[in-house]
Parts: sequence; C-alpha cells; structure tokens
Amino acid sequence: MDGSSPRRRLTADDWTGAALQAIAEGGLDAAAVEPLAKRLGATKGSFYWHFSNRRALLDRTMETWEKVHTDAVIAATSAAPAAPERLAELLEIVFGSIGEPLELALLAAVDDPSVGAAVARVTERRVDHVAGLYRAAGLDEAAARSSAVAAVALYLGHAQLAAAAPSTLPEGAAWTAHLTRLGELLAPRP
Amino acid sequence: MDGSSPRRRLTADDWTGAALQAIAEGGLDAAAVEPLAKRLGATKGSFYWHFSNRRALLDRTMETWEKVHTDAVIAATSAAPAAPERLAELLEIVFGSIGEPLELALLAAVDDPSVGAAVARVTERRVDHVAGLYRAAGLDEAAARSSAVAAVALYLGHAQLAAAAPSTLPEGAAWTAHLTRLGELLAPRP
DNA sequence: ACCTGAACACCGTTCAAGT
DNA sequence: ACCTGAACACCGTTCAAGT
Repeated sequence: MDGSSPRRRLTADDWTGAALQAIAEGGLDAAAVEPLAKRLGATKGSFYWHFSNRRALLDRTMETWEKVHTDAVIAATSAAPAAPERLAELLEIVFGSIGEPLELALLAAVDDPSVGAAVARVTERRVDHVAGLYRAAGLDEAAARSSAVAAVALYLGHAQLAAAAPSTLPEGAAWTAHLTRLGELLAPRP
Repeated sequence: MDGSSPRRRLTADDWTGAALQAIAEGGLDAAAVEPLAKRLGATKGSFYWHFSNRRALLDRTMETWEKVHTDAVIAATSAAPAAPERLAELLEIVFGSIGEPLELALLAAVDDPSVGAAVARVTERRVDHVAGLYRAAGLDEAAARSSAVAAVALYLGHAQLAAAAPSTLPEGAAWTAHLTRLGELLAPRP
C-alpha cells in the first residue's frame, strides 16, 4: 500500500500523466484543470503551483508524448540496416499502430496549438525517417521526399478515416496488405 | 441601407452563417454563443429562442455546410460521363480544394461530435463517388472500393499535413501532379 | 413571435492564508 | 515547498418579463 491511492504531495508528472490518460479516454477537453484535480484528489490551487496555466500543462504533456512515442517508433524501425525490403516492414509497423485511442484523440485535436505543434513535429520526423528509407532504397533526394510525404499522408488520412468514419474502411489483413503494397507503389520506379 | 447592418430580428440562418464565418476565422471554439451574439448585436437569450443549445447550432451549421459543399464537389465531378480520363480530372479538383480555411478548421475539429459526424458523412460520400469512378475505369467492386478509400485517405492526410505541418509539404505544380499521378497508381492494374 | 436582463453552474485563474 | 479556500471572469443555459 504505497504507490496506488491518494498520495499527499503531487509532482508535475502526476498531472501530465493524468492528462494523457484523460485525453485518451475523453479527448482533449477532458484534460481540464478541475476534473484532473478531482481525479488526483487535489484542488485547482495545487495545479497552479506546478503549472502557470492549462496551456503549460498541455505543452508539457505533449512533450512527454513526443519523446515516448516518436522515439519508440523510430527506434523500432531503424534498428536493422535500411534496405528496400525494410520499406514494407516499416510501413506495416506504422500502419499497424493505427487506432490507438491516444493517437486518435491527438489527431482529432490538432486544432489546439499545443497538440497541433507536437503532431507537426512528430510528423516531420516521420517524414524524414521514411524519406531516409526511400533514399536507401535507391531514390534520389527529391523523389524520396515526395514519396515519403505521400506515404505519411496516406497514413494520417487512414488514421482519420479510422477515427471519423470507421464504417468506410475495408476490413482485415487484405486491406492492410493493400496499404503496405501502396507504400511501395508510392515510390515512382519500375 | 437595408441588408447590411444590425437588423432587429434574426433568423436561425443568421446564427449558422455567423457560426461558419467564426469557425473559418478562429476554429470551432470561436463559434461560441456569447461571441456570436456580440457579432450579431443580440443577447444570448435571443440565441436560445432559435436553438435549444449550442450543440443544436453546431448540428444545423454542419448540415448547411454538408449540403453546400459536398453537393457542389459531387456536381462538379459528375457532370461529364465517368471514364478513366476523368479520374485524373476529379483528383485534381479534389486535391486542388485543399487549404480552404473552413475545411481545414473542420478537419482539425473532428473531435467535436457534430463536426466529426458531418465530416464522416461527407467522407463516405466522397469515397462512394470515387469508387464509382474507379469502377467506371474497369475495376471490380472490391478493388474500386479499396482504391477509393486509399485515394480519400491520401487526400485527407494531405489536408492534415497542409494544416498541421505545412513546411513538410513539397511545393508547386510538380507536387500536385505527383499527387494526381498517385491517385491513378492507387488502382492496382497495369 | 422574438428578445432582454438577471440569475446560476462550470471551469480557468489568482491569491492570501495555512502546513 | 506545497497546498487549501475563497474570489472573480467567462461562457452555457434558464426563465420571467418585456415588446
């Protein structure tokens, strides 16, 4: 009986952790100071000791997400040497992560400045990374970048369809395979 | 001096019109009852005569957008007979509309139930329409649908990149042409 | 029929006061 | 150093009262 219930003193990480959980469960709006305080068994006044305002909380929360999530994805896809065969593998990993509640909630909330900026940074890193793979597969700089942007756009659009209009999506492994094949098609070479 | 400034009595359409304008300018949050009332020179009480609550306003606003926007796009792309050559033309029209402030604001606000539902319905219609074009181009039902979903996903993702990380996008007509070419590549046929 | 004005709830923010 | 409690502003919502 120690790490579970109402501790007396809180850290900033307690607030960002609660925020991430709230966002995954109820969208960005759920990360409101008063509800979070209730969830943590504290008062709003306590919050304002750790953060200057709600915006600061969201910024710090997105920083955390950025580090944990992006680094994980990039690490997972850059462990082995870059090669044409790795392309399909990477895209499978990327397209396979579609549907995580937190990521869907964040994509749906790019309206918000903190979320929008973080998603933009993460997206840029993804594009860079995928462009590197296309380069390693033999494309020149410009073609690699165009193909990478198209691949990431396809991924983002698919995630949005999954979130906003799931009934439109074809189902099953055949569709995933189709998407993966598309990722390779995006590169304009015979 | 009649149709311009502070009329005495307002209609529901005045409120939805003001809402659309506010959303395009400042995002969904800008469509708040009090600011809209100020913009229209009325009180919040007046709003609640025309609508039961803010949600009802957003629903009706999205209905308006749905009719005006989608019908326009579909009409513009279904006037001529469906044919393989029309595919590139349609995709050019669709990809060309990327960047309209209102559409970007709505895509960024799919978080909201009213906006999310409307965007979902519009997206489904777009998929149906594009699938019809792929069928007319010779694909069978399943392949046409997969290709249509992929094309729309590519469109949505591109719009999201334009909104959230514009600096990532390659520039100019060459890139638009690349996208258009991709739309055709999405259909798996030699 | 359409609108005003005052009221209340909820959440963001501040701050004096407590431990 | 960290937190409570009361206060105030802003926006959503209600409603009695006006025209």
